[in-house]
Amino acid sequence: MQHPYDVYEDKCPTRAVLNRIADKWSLLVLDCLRNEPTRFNQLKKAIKGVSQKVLSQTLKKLERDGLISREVFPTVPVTVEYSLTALGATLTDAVAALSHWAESHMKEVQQAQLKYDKKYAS
Amino acid sequence: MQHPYDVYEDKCPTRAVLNRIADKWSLLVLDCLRNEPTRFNQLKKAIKGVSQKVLSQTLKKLERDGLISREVFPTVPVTVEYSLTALGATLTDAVAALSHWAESHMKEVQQAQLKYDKKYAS
DNA sequence: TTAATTAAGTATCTTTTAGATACCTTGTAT
DNA sequence: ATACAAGGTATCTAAAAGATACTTAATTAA
Repeated sequence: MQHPYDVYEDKCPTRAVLNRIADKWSLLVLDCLRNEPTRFNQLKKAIKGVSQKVLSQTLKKLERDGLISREVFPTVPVTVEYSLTALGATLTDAVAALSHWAESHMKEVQQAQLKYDKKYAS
Repeated sequence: MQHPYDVYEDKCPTRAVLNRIADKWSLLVLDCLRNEPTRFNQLKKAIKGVSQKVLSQTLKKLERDGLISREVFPTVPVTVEYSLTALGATLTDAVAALSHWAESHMKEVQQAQLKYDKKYAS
């Protein structure tokens, strides 16, 4: 077999990885870093509505999984730049596809929601 | 502009949609339905580790968003079949790409985790 | 005739996770 | 002395996930 992994298996480590990358904040971070290295506060500003805590956690997990790297510059105040690793770069197309799908199919989703809510109106 | 939506905006409805599709269980369900309509308990069996409650909630949300449809057959006991809608089918490639990425890059992720944990060992 | 079984769920309770807010540190400019 | 900036942590609350038990209604097995 090509690889021994299967996301349908409960205990397979790919489950944890899928859980990491199939996450709203992770996707937005990876998409942000697609073009250029970005600082913490730039990310926080670009990804509207993310709290510092969740952004910080998300970045740590992505770094641990080897998808992004963190570089500290001894400026004053210190600046910290996040960028995609080579591994992370292999994921950007898939990530962009999801964001793009959401944007380009929003209308159809909203119509479906209206229809559903009318059908099951209490 | 092509469409007025932007996932980077906090209040944009695409955020909610991204949150729905960028979800471990949603991705696995959509991937399962890629080939053929599937019954509730078949999904539960295929997607190892999902609880009935979470599966039920996930299916309802996907149905509300128009990505899957639910058909009840008056057998005894009743059977319920879920299948992809046309809209859902436009998402399957993107979904499969994420699952496939997790499986094919698992080794690199694990190596990165080892390296990270050694670096930041307490 | 009283279980036991099946499909497709709901109800309930506990544990995680997310979200909001406040606070910390270090150096520099006012 | 005070305020600000960057890049976070700490703390508390609210929402979501996960585990487990229960439900319904017909059907077969004991």
